[in-house]
Amino acid sequence: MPKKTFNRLDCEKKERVIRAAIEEFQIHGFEKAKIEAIAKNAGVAKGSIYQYFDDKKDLFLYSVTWSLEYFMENIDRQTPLKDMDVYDYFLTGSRERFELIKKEPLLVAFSVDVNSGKYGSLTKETNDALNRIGEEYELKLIANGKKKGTVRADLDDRALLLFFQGVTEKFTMKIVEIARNFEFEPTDDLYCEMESYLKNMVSLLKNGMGR
Amino acid sequence: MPKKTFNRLDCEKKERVIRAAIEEFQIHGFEKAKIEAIAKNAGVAKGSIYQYFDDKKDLFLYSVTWSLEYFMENIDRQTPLKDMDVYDYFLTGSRERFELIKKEPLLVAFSVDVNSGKYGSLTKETNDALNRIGEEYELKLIANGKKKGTVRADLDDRALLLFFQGVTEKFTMKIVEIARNFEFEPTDDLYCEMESYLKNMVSLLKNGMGR
Amino acid sequence: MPKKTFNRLDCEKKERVIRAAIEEFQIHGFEKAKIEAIAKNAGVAKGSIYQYFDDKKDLFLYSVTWSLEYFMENIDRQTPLKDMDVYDYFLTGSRERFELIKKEPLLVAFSVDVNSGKYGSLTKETNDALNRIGEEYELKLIANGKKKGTVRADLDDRALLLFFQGVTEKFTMKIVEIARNFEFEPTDDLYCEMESYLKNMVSLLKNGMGR
Amino acid sequence: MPKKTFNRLDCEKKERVIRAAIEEFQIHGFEKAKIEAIAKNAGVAKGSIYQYFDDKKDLFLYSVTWSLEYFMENIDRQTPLKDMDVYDYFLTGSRERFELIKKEPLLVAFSVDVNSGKYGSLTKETNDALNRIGEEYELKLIANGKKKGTVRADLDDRALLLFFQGVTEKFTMKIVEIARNFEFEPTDDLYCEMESYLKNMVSLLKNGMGR
DNA sequence: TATGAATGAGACTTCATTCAT
DNA sequence: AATGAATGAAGTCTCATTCAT
Repeated sequence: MPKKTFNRLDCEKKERVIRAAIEEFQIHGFEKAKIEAIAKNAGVAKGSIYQYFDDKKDLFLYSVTWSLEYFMENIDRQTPLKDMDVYDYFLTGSRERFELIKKEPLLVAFSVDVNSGKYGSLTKETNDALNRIGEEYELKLIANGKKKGTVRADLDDRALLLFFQGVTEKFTMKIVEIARNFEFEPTDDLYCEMESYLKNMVSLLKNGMGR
Repeated sequence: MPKKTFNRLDCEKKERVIRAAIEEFQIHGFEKAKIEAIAKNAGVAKGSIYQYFDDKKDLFLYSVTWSLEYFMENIDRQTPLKDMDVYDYFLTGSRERFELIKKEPLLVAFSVDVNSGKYGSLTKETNDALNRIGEEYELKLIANGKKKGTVRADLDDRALLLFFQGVTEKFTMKIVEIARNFEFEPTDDLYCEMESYLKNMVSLLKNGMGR
Repeated sequence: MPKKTFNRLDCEKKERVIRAAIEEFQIHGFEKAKIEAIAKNAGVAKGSIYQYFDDKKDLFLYSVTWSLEYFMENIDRQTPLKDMDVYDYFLTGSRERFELIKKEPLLVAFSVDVNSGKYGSLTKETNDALNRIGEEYELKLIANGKKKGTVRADLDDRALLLFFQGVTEKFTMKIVEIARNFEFEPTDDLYCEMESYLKNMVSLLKNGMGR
Repeated sequence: MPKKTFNRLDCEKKERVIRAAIEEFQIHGFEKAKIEAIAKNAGVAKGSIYQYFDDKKDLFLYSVTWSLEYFMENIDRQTPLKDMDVYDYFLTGSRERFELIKKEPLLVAFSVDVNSGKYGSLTKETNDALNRIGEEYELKLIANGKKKGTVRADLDDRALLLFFQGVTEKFTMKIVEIARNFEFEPTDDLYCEMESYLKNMVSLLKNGMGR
C-alpha cells in the first residue's frame, strides 16, 4: 500500500527508508516510534514519508511485507522447501542462515516479533499480509513431514502448529539475541553457541513431534 | 510500588482498580491505554489514580505483580510443586486450572502476554518483578524433572527452558482464546477441546524433553 | 454539542471562550482560525478547549447556537413578533436595536455572515441548528404580513423570502459596518446615518413587497 | 497577474487551468482548495501552476478576473447597457441569460459568491480587481434609471445599491441553484420556474425602487 | 518549459500529569 | 482523600512552495 511516489524511488532510497522504519519500530514499538526519527535516520524530510505512505500504519505494514519479501528472496531460495523435511529445514544451510541472522539481526528480530504477535493492535492487519503466508508455509512443512512419516500422525495439525511455532519462535529469538551481541566480532565461538541452540531445538522438535 | 494511599483502600476497591487497569492494558496495549478509561471503569476519579500510583508505568507494574500474586494464591496452592513432575504439573488439577482460565481469562491472558514479552518496552522493568519469579519457578520444575529422571539430561537447562516456555506459552494462549469464546456457555465440549489441547501439549513436551 | 465539562463551567468563562472563538472566526474565517489563538484570547490553555469541545467544528457550531440564543434573549424579547408587522418589526425599537449592534457588532456580523452562507463548507451543518429557526421566523413575518394585508399576495412566499433576506442582509451588514467604525465614539450623527439606512430599507421593502 | 508563461499558453490550456481552479475553489473554498487537485483536473503538473502564477492567491485572483471577462464578453455584449433600463436589463435576453446560467452554472455561482463576499479574507483584494468594475457597472444602471425617471429619486444611490445588490444576488443564487439541478435535463418546466423567479424579482425591484 | 519529488512550517489533537477545591 | 478541570508537551499529518532534472 505505499503510494506510487514510493515505488518510483530508486531502490537504495526505498531500502534506506524501510530500514530506518524497522529500526525505529523495533526499538520503540509502534506507538512510540516517531515519524520524524525515521525520516531523519533515512535522510529524508518528514513530509516525504507522507508522500510515500498514507500514514504510520501504512509504513509499518509495508515494512512487514518488505521484510518478508526480503527473506523469501534470500533464505528460502537457498533452501527450497519442495520436499524438505521439517527438521532438515533448520539444519540445512544453517551456516547460511546464521550468516543472514548475523547480517540482518534487526530484520530477523522484527519478523519474529511481528509473527509472534508483539505489535499487538496491528496483529490483525499484519496477518492479512503475512500470517496467511507464514502459517500456510509452516503447515506445509508439517504436512510434508506427516507424508514422509517423519511427523507423528496421532496429533492434529493445529496442535502441532502451536508446538512448532512456540519452539521455533523462542529459539529464533534467542539466536537473534546472540547475533546482536557480536555486532562487530563474529567469533567462531558464537557460531558454535548458535549452532548448539539450533541442534538442541531440532532435537527437541524431533523428539516432540517426530516418530 | 503503589503509594500507601492505595494500600489503605479496602480490598474491593483495590481490586476494581487493578482489574480495570489490566483490562485496559490488554485491550489497547500500554501506550494507548488511557488513565481516564481505567478510572472510569474502576468507578473512581482520574485524579485518584495518581493518589494511588506514581504514574502509568507504576500502575502497570503493580498490575503485573498483582496478577502473579493472584495466581500464586489460587493455582499453585492447589498444586504445590514440591516434588511435582513437569508433566504432572499440567495434568494435575487441570480441571481446576480450566476453571480458573474460564473464570479469569483476562488475567491469564495478561500474565501470559507480559511473560512472553509483549508490552515490549516494559519488558525489562517487568522482569525485575516477575521473571525472576517466573523463570526461577520454571527452572525449578525442570530441575525437579532432571532429578527424578523424567527430563533428558543431555541438554542444558537454558535450551530446555526455551523449549518449555515456547510450547507452554503458545498452548496457554490457545486455551485462553478458547475460554474467551464461551463467556456465558461453558459447555462440556469446550472443556474437552481444552483438555485435548492440554494433553497434546503434555505429550509433545514429554516426547521432546522427556526420557 | 459541547462536552459536559463545558456546561459545568461558570458563565463568565463560557462566555469568554465563545466570544474569543467568534472573534477569531470572524477575523480569519473557519479554516485559518487558530485554536491556540482562541485559547489565548479566552485566557485558557489550548488543551482546555478540547475538554470543552470535540474539535474546532464543534466549537464553531456551538458558537453559532450561542449567538442565536443571545439574540433570542435580547432583541426578540424586546420586540416580540406576536402580531408584529414586517415593516414595523424593523422600526420598532430601532434605537434598542442600534444599541445592540453598537454593543455587539461582532456578534451581529457573525450571525449575519453565518446566515448568509459565508463559512461555506459548514453551511449545511450550521443550518441544522439555525436556518430552521431563522427562516421559519422570517416566513412567519411574511405570513403575518399577508394576513394583515400589508404584504402583496400575488407572489409566492419563496420569492418574497428571497427578496426579504437579500435586502435585510445587505442593509444589516452595512449598518454593522457603520457600527464598527465608531467603536469608541458613538456620535449622534452616526445614529442618524444608521437610522437613515434603516428607513430607506423599510421604504424599499414596503414598496417592493407591500401593497 | 499571471506570469508571462501563462499568457504564452494556448487558450484551450489556459481555460482548462482556470476552470479547474474555479471548480476547486467553489467546492472547497479558498483555504481547502488544493493546488494538486487543480493541476490534476487541468491535466498539468503541479509545478506548472507555479510557472503560471505566483501562488494560490494569484491564481484565485486571476480566476475572478477571468470569470468577469468571460461574462463581459458573453452576456453584456448581447445586452449592451447603453441606454438600458435597470428592469429591462434583466428581462431583456432572459432566455440567453438562462442559457448561460445553464451552460455555466459554476462560473455564475463563482462570480456571485465572490461578489457577495464569500471567500472572506480575499474580499478586499478581490474588490480591487472586481468590485470597482462590478459596482461601477451597477451604479451606472441605477444612474440610468434615475435619469430616465424609472428609479425613485428620493433615496441616495448607496441605499439603492444595497437594495439592488441584495435582491439580485439572492435571486441569482436561487436561479443558479435551479440550473444546477437539471444538469442533463433542461426541461421547459424549469425554464418557466426560473423565468417566474426572474419576473417576481423584477416586480419586487420595480416596486421597491421604481416610481 | 514541464514535471513531480522534496521540503518543513504549521495546525490540530491527545492525554499523562498536576493542582485547586 | 477525592475529584475533575487545567495544562502544555509532543506527535501526526497537510500542503503550499521550491527545486533538480
